[in-house]
Amino acid sequence: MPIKLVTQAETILKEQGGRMTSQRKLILEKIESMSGHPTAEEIYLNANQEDPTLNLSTVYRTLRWLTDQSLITPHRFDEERRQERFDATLTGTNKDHYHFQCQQCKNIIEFSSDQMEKIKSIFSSQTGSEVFSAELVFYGVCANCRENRS
Amino acid sequence: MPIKLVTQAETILKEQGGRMTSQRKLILEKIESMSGHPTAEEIYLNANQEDPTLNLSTVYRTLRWLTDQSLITPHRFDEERRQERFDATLTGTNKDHYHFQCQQCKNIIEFSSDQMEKIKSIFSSQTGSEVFSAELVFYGVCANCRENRS
DNA sequence: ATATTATTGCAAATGAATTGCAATATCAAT
DNA sequence: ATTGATATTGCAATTCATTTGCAATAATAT
Repeated sequence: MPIKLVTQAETILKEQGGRMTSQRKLILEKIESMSGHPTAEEIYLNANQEDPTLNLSTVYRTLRWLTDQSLITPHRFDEERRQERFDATLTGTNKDHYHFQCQQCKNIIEFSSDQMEKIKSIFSSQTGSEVFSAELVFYGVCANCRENRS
Repeated sequence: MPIKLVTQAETILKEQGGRMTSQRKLILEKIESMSGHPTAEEIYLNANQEDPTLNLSTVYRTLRWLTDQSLITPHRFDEERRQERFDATLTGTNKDHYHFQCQQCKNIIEFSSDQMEKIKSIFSSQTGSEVFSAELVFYGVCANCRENRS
């Protein structure tokens, strides 16, 4: 099983002279347990039930820190242009993955693809650019919503 | 050569009982002439030199309308997470295209790929979802910045 | 236990984008 | 050309997600 987010965070904090607080621990646990790709608001609402004194800006600060440490990845999907969603799926360790968002239920499906390397290398050799990362998002209707269509 | 944005807009406006104003015409011309993928602010700054009474909210309203009519496409790129950039490259008519953004000079390169259809169909058949559109962004360093690296 | 200082909660600020409204300008009908 | 109906504008105020300054609090090393 993958290394827990809290463990990874603790290691980095130690290096940086940072501190593991109860708030951080709670937020990290929530991000990990919440399926899908929650927004800051959603994480706050969920964590706040457990610790009612937890503040929204602490959530934002933690999320920003995690992003800077590359422990999570922020995404913006089309429909909800304004708010960020956070992806706790370990980056680096396991293979790159991409996303599909259902335009009806807004659910997100992750997938990977062997073809991507090819697209990258074709682009690189054609333009002389070096590609470090790729973000691919499909939009459409998921199997579930196709069945129960109104 | 492709159909001018102003012409397309005029057709749609006629259908909708809308009006082609001097402001709109100016904004449309600017979007078309500005290379790259300008932000609302950039379009405003540029158009404002020609018509100093033009207001920023008119630019936003026009951009939103054009987006709703699918005449332009909004994008968000990683580095500048908060503001939208607009892509005037005709959608629908010509083939889908994707983007590369240089992390140094922030320039955007457009490209297309035959492989994408394959990725789409593999994903569709694996999940039973229907895919309507795809957004792919590469991040890295462009040829120019690789040479003149500091 | 204590001192140091990273982190929190809170409230205020930011920045991009949107909106309400009175004034203005476009276009169709005369 | 003139007119009238109303779509669109400019302006200011507002929204919404996110960030930030600061005094109070709490985590860690000693």
